[in-house]
Amino acid sequence: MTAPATTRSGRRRALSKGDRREHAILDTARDLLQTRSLASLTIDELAAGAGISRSSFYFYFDGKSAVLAALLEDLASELAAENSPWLDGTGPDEPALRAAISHSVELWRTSGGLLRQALSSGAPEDPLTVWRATVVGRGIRRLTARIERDRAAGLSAGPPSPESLAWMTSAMRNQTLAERAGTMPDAELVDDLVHATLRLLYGH
Amino acid sequence: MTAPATTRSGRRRALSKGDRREHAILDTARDLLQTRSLASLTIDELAAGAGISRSSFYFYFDGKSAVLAALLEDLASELAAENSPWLDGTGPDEPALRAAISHSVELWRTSGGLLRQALSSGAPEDPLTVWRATVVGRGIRRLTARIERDRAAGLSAGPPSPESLAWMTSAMRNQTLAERAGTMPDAELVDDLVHATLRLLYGH
DNA sequence: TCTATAATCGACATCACGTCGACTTTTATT
DNA sequence: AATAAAAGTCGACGTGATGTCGATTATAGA
Repeated sequence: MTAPATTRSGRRRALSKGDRREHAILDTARDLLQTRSLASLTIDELAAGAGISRSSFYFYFDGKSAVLAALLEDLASELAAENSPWLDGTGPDEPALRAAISHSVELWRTSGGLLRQALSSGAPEDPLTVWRATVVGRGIRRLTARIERDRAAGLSAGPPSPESLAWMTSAMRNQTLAERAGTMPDAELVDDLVHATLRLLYGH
Repeated sequence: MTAPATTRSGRRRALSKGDRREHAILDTARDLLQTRSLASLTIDELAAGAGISRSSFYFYFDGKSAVLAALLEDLASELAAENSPWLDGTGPDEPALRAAISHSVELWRTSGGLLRQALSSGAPEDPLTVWRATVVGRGIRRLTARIERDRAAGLSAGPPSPESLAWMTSAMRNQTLAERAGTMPDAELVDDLVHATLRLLYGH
């Protein structure tokens, strides 16, 4: 078992010392990424922040983006959970939508730095690109199913196919969050996104 | 005048030899960016493609992203021009909208590589970030004005403020183009974007 | 022809990356 | 408590890309 997994490398038991260091790396990364871009920050900084040497860093992660990927792992489950009431429902259930979007805005306010990096990934083999593809993809699949349910119940109608509509709705939400979160009051942003989403899905 | 401008460096008169080389760099860059990411490609390649040495490259451009910025400069005017009939009009003028979006999709089909890079820029000081901010910003300002015109004429109504609606509409269009152009037939993509835009702006 | 400026290049210094092998610490085992 | 295996650490090395400098050669205009 020489080839390291995507995020970690050695270590069998899941306990102290090494784990503390891993957390330290994660913490300094989360901290640094609040204000700086992933590309701009160096492995040396991450290592130094965790109190180890640069080469020791590679014992824990395969590279910078592996660290970010690990950080995002946590956010993924939060995001999915927060959206469930809305995604699993049917029809223009505004309260559920509003709750889902509220949570998203909140998450972007606290972890916008991380999420922004993930949205603008680069190489296709990069851990981040993979993360983004799977997480966003999951959301789109669930939204597609929701739209199909609505259509079957006569609550909305095409032309945009359910899949296309789901893509566009997701694109609108994510990109708007990336561009606008932090530049305007959260409450307004939530309101605007709720209205826009309902218009896209139901023509208001 | 030692400090070079954003895109070029030396040279007073605007004529041959140096200009041919500049074009050669631009051409190879446009070519390479069709398939590869800006980050992945090296200044050496750009220089080699233009038949000059790496250090000579710096006589023409300040770096990789300055080249991309120059390339995008051209696209900006195209984009603005193609959208004018729609942006300068009023009301749910579907043919004008369809024409504008058609052109955008076409542009993304031929220059998607370039545009994708521009959308996912990084550092705030980077020429690309500047380009994106100004170009997208211009479009949003014009769309905002259009929405205000519509509202004044009673053709549509809030809650989303004209500015917010413009941001969200633009986010939806750009992100959808970035993610979906090339993965589905152009005609369908145009249709879907037209419908989605009309829903966002007029509630269909 | 002569001269200022355009254009070119090689050499250098820097910086970040990833790997390797040797070394030290921790942990489990009898 | 002794010891062996695994976890963890580090410095040194090689590599590849970046940007700058000074010296040198081509080019165009008076």
